[in-house]
Amino acid sequence: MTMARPSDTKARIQEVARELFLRQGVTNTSLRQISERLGITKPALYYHFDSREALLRSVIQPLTDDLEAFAAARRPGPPEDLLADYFDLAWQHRDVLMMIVADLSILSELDLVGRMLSWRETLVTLLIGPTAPQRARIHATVAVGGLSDCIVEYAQLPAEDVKKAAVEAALAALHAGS
Amino acid sequence: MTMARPSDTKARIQEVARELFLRQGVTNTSLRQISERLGITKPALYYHFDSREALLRSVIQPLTDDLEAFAAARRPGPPEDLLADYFDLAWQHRDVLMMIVADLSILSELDLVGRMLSWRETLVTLLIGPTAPQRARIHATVAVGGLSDCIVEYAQLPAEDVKKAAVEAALAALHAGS
DNA sequence: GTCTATAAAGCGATAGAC
DNA sequence: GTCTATCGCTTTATAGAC
Repeated sequence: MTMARPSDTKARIQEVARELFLRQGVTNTSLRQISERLGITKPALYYHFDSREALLRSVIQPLTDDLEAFAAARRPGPPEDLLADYFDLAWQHRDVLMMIVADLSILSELDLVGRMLSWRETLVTLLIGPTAPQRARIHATVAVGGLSDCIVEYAQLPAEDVKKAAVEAALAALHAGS
Repeated sequence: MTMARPSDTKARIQEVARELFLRQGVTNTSLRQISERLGITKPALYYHFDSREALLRSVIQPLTDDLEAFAAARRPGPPEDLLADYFDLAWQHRDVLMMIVADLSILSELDLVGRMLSWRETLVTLLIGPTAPQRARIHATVAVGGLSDCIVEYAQLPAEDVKKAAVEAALAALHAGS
C-alpha cells in the first residue's frame, strides 16, 4: 500500500541508521539490521538510497556541510570566540561526531580524511596564525583535541556547563607557558 | 618442512597483523590478507592462534598489561609527573593506540570498554582527587584527552619535543582558571 | 606446521512481480 | 514502494592429508 507521505520512509531509514551506526558502529551495522528494525525488507532500502555508502553519506552530510561553512566563513578573531563557536557546532552534531570517532575508518571509506584534516588545519591556523612554531601547534592540538573529547565524553550533560569548563581549559592549554 | 625456530612464525604473524590493523583498520583486515602477506595459507594461522579474536587480543595485550600495571602501582603525586609518565607509557605503545583509536569498536568486541574507562577514571582521580567538582573533571578531561591526541597526531616527531609541549599544555588545562 | 578442500553464514546488490 | 528470490562474493573456521 502507498503511504500518505512517501518520503517519510527515507527520513525514518536515516534515523534508524544513525541510531544503529552510533550504538554498534558503522562497520558492524548491516542493511538487514536496519531494514528489520523498520519492519521492511532489505531491497526496499534500495528504492530510497542507491547504495549503503549513499545512506551513510547522507547521515554524515549535515555535519560536513556545517564544518565546510564554518571553515569558509570564519575570520581570525578572539580565540575564546572561535573555540566557543566550534564547540557549539560540534555539540549540535555530537551524535554523528561520536559515530565517526567510534569508527574512523569510515572517513577513508568516504574519502573524507583530507577534508577533515583541512578543517582542523583551518581552525588551528585561525587560533595561532599561519607561522606559529611547532610548540604552539601542539598547544593548539591539546586545546582542540581536548575540547572535542569533552563533547563525546559529556554528551549527556547540560551543554552550557560543559561548554564553559571545556572552553576555559582549552584556552588555558592554548596559552600555556606564555 | 619444519622451521628451525617454530615459534618465530607466531611472532611474525603478530607483526604483520599489527601493521595491517594499523594501516587499514582492524575490521577491514582479514585473515586471508595476513596469511598472504606471510606467504602461508589461512588455515595455518589457526595452528598458532585459536581464533581471529585471540590474535587481535595478543596484539593489544602489551598495552593493556602496561596500563593495568600503571593504574595499580601509581600513587597520588605532582600532576606534571603523572602526565609525563602517562605520556611515556602511551607513546611507547602509540602504534597499538592508534590502531584502537582508528577503530574503537574493537574495545567492545573485546569487552575492554569498562577497563579502559576504569583506567582513565583512575588517572583523573590521581590528578584531581576523588571529590573534585565537575568543572575540575572537565578540565582533567581536556588535559588527558588533548595529551592522547598529540600522541596520535605527532607520532612521527621526536618524542621529547612532543612530550614537553603537550605536557605543559595539559598542565595548563588542568589548572585553568585557578 | 602447513597444506587442500569445504562448510556455514553473512554481506551488498539486482531482477522482476505486484 | 515493497515484495520474493537469488547472484556473487567474502568471511571465519574446521576436517583431514601430508
